[in-house]
Amino acid sequence: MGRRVEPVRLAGKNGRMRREQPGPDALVRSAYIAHRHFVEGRTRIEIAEETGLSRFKVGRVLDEAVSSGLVTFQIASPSGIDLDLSIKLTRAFTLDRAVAVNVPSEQPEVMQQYLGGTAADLVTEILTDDDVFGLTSGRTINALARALKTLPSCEVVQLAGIAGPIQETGIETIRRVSAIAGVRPWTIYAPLVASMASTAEGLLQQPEIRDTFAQFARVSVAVVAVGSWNPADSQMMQNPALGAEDRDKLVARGVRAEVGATLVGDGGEIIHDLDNRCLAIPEAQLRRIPQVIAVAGGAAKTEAIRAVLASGLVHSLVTDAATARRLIGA
Amino acid sequence: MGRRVEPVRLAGKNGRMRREQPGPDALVRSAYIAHRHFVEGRTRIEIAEETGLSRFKVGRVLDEAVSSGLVTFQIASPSGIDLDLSIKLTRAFTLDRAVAVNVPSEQPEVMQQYLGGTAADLVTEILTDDDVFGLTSGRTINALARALKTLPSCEVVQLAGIAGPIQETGIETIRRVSAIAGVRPWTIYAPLVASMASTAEGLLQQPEIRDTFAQFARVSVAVVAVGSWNPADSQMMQNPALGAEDRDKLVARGVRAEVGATLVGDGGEIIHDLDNRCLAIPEAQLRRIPQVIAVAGGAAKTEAIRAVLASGLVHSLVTDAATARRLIGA
DNA sequence: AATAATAATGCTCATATGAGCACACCGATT
DNA sequence: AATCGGTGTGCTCATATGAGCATTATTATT
Repeated sequence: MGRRVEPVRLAGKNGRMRREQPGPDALVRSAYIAHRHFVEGRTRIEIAEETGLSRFKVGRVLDEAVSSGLVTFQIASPSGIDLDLSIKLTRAFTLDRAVAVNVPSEQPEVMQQYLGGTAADLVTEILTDDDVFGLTSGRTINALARALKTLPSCEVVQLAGIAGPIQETGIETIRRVSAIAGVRPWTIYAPLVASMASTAEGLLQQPEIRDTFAQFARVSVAVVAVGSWNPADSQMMQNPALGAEDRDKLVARGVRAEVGATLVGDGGEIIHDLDNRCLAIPEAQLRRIPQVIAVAGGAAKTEAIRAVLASGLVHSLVTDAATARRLIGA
Repeated sequence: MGRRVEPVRLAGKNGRMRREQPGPDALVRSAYIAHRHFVEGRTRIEIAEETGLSRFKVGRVLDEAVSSGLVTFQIASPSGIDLDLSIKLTRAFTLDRAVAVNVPSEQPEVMQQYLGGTAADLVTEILTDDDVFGLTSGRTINALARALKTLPSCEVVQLAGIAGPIQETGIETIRRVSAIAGVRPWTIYAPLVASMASTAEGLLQQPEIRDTFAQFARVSVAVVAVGSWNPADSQMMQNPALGAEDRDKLVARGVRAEVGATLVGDGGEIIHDLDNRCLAIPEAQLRRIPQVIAVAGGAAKTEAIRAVLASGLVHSLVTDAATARRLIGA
């Protein structure tokens, strides 16, 4: 083969080629070299010996092929994760981890199914025997529990009281998770919000609840839901113990989102007005957990998520691709 | 620790996985590393420092990302050249160059337009002032001439007499090319085939024709058309000087294709029966040209092209993508 | 519990690669 | 002619990388 293995002229007309497009020969030659290197894994030196070019020339052809866009790198996930968005999200908010999940529909149930499933995969992946796993309650967290198949035998701690109706977000979430882990769960048999501070104080005296609260300091990995107060998409907010008056007052105070029972304003500031009526991990202890993963998605929650990310309460995020785009882009 | 019998352990202490599918975290992490390396061009060591991994680990993640298909290399041409096919074609027939052109239609005129255009780009690219450029005639070569915009000032030599009707494949092809090169052309004012050997011999005595024939030895780059004799798609074959009797006899002899006036059989063997009635570069001299580029395409010519490639008469090929696929046998 | 089998990690050292430089070449300009 | 600027080339040398190996961590088996 190699009939002309002499110094190749990539430029036509004795190098009189200016900023023109490469001709067919240069194109095919570049493509061949790129294929040989990137796809077949040959070294530049091997290609140089084959083609009779210098290794420097091969390197330059390769660089040019990449920078001109002749060669592009496609990073595509076989699973339903948008890797590119995930990376952008990680960077945009300086997160430990971010996962943007492709969901087939924006319907809440479908969304919860997918986010919960992915979050389940995520915690299955990162939890170890030595971890202490904390969870809040909520529909998405419930979907997570249902999607869990296996888990290391780590302890499981409920981080917050029950936010919504019992049948939806029951204690069974924690029970299921701890059953999979094969350990006894630390539960909180109480509502997330009490009507009066005195009630909350009373509940906190209960031995079981105190025991659970005592575990908060040991939690190493937590998964938390995010509720939106404006627009309203939060089980905590809809809790009957919270009167319309309280709600309005808090929204007027700038509450945009909640994590557990920690209320977050638009800029990420924490609003403590309701603290003494809540049964959940306090902000200070939440911040001490090394890895807090928020799981939330949907258009309505976009700004709530943004607020939570600004608060620095969470280190990681699992959300849907559309919401990821909204968070990053416009 | 943990003496209890666990169900199924998927993850080890440090989140290590067995031969399971990577979880979302590993996936995003790999994607991030791959992005940083391939797209952003960071070295493995830089990425190692950023991420806290060892450079070996980064290398392994990268290898795994490539071999698992997470990262794919896409080599796509902005122009109408199918680079992948071109490479396969080059390899399958051990060619110097091969270009597979995407054509919007299989119609002969459209095909000629595209092949001629690409061939024009190709010769514009590879010719230098010191080359001597040889051409046969034919409709595709004519399209090449029309598509030519610039050319080094190299000499232009007509390699074969006129194959078809004057109006279609006239001498003007050569005239146009040489005009662009800015030099005097070496022409052959004569038909490709004569009715009788004596006529051909007589024409060969003509000073102008002898002068042109004398240039054959100097030709360094040639572009040739390919005609198909079975199925019939060749202007030479349809030349009136070739009687039906001659045609049938030659086809019966196994002629499958022609290059200039060199007849080629199925296995690539040369059939010399008609040599003494033709006015064209002889096989021996054609073989001495360092770079002979065949330009031909279309379903009907597939087997003719295959025969010509087998003959070793040409070093390079410009064809349409569909024909390239047929030739490769994919 | 002990031990084998397996997998993952980081090391050494030889090799491959990149950055910058000097040179050659071409075309344009004085 | 002479010179200049631009471009393409291959060199040197410091750095990055790969192959193979020893070590450790983890899982499976006795």
